[in-house]
Amino acid sequence: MPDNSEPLIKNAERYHHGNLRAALVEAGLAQLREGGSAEPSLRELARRVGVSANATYRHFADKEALLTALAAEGFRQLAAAQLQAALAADEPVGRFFATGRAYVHFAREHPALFRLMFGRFALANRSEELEVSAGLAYEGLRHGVAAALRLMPDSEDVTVAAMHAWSLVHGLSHLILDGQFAVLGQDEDAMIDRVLLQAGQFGRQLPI
Amino acid sequence: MPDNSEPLIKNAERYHHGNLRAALVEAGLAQLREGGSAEPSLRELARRVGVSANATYRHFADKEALLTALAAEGFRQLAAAQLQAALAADEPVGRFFATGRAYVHFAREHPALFRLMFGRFALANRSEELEVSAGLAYEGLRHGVAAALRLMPDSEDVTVAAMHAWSLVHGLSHLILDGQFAVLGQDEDAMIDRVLLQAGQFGRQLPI
DNA sequence: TGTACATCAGTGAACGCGCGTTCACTGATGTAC
DNA sequence: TGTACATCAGTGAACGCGCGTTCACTGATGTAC
Repeated sequence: MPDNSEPLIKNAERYHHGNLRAALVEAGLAQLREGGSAEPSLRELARRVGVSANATYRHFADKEALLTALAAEGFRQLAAAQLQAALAADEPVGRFFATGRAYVHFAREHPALFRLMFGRFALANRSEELEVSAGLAYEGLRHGVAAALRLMPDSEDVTVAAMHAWSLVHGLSHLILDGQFAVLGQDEDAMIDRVLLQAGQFGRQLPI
Repeated sequence: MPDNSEPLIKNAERYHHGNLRAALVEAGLAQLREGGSAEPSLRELARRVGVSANATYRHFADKEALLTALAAEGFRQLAAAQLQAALAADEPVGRFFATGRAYVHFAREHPALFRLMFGRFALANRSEELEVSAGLAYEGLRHGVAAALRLMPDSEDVTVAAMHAWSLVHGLSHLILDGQFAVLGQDEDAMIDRVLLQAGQFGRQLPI
């Protein structure tokens, strides 16, 4: 019969010693995966790792810093997923389309993380870590646009086209997470492709 | 010298009697306008109106119901703004574009309300009021698309085109609120138009 | 090899806070006869 | 016109909650000599 007054698993077995920071981020990702769309609490993550709430302050200045680290990890994973998708395609336009699909796919697979990322992202005081992670993803986007359009990567046309493409996948992701896409029927993947490819269908008739 | 133990303005002067419900929604809109992006608290809104927190329970089942009523009011205002914009233009394609601009404009003017609207919107258990308000806006969108494309309003092509346009303006709105559009320079309005009109520029070259 | 000391990562108890919600109530207003 | 009663919109105090954060601390590890 287990003794409830002591944890069954010692702390040292729960996470690599000296790596509580990483363990808390890991716990945050797990919490976001399981716990609905509510923002994880500092105490909850400490509980998950099996450590006192107080111990988190060794590694993060405050709760905000912890959540921002989580968001930064999200941007890193998003960039990785997009890179992988791009590498699987074999010419610039196809690669660009693949990264767009990967973006929407990522949002659908990690809805709570996606929301947290852009929740933190909105704040004026982003951490340096977050700035770097998000900047990486944005540079990848610009590069893809420039390659597909055969333009200089730092031209203003690329900026406009990048914002357009980003807006499209970003809005589609949000609306899907909000449940608005449910009306579109069973085969969501195919419908997503149709929505993204809209420009090819009606581009000459519709201004938007 | 005012007596702090009594409110300077009597409750009856703060809101039309028998209309505390509307006064609370009004206070919520004001709070969202002034108070940053944090979700208003029930007690805060009661305080604003000059009424005990408890009094809100005469008009709303709980906090959730109050916030949902706020979101519904937001959707009503959005639909009104879009209708007004459409009426100012004079042919179907131009009208459609005008409603898209109005959407982005609304988000920029009411950032916190916009976030709240789509925060509540995401929840599975929408109130009937919210459903009606949001449905109204969506039907307006479909109608605009159908008119611009000269298609039957309930065809699947209209659904796809509507989702595309909605995704575009929705994502652009969010990214602007998140501060990502700041890199695009001074004349935001002109840049927004360029991003929205992207399809006309590169539509034949880019799939997205 | 042993000793003295600094550093570091954690503990456990406690604090104050604002919150949503519930309780029993009060006083004004409307209605039936 | 007066009386009895029900209804309704509000009050004020209180509850319990989980939260982020702070405090003083402990015990293990590393280092200088």
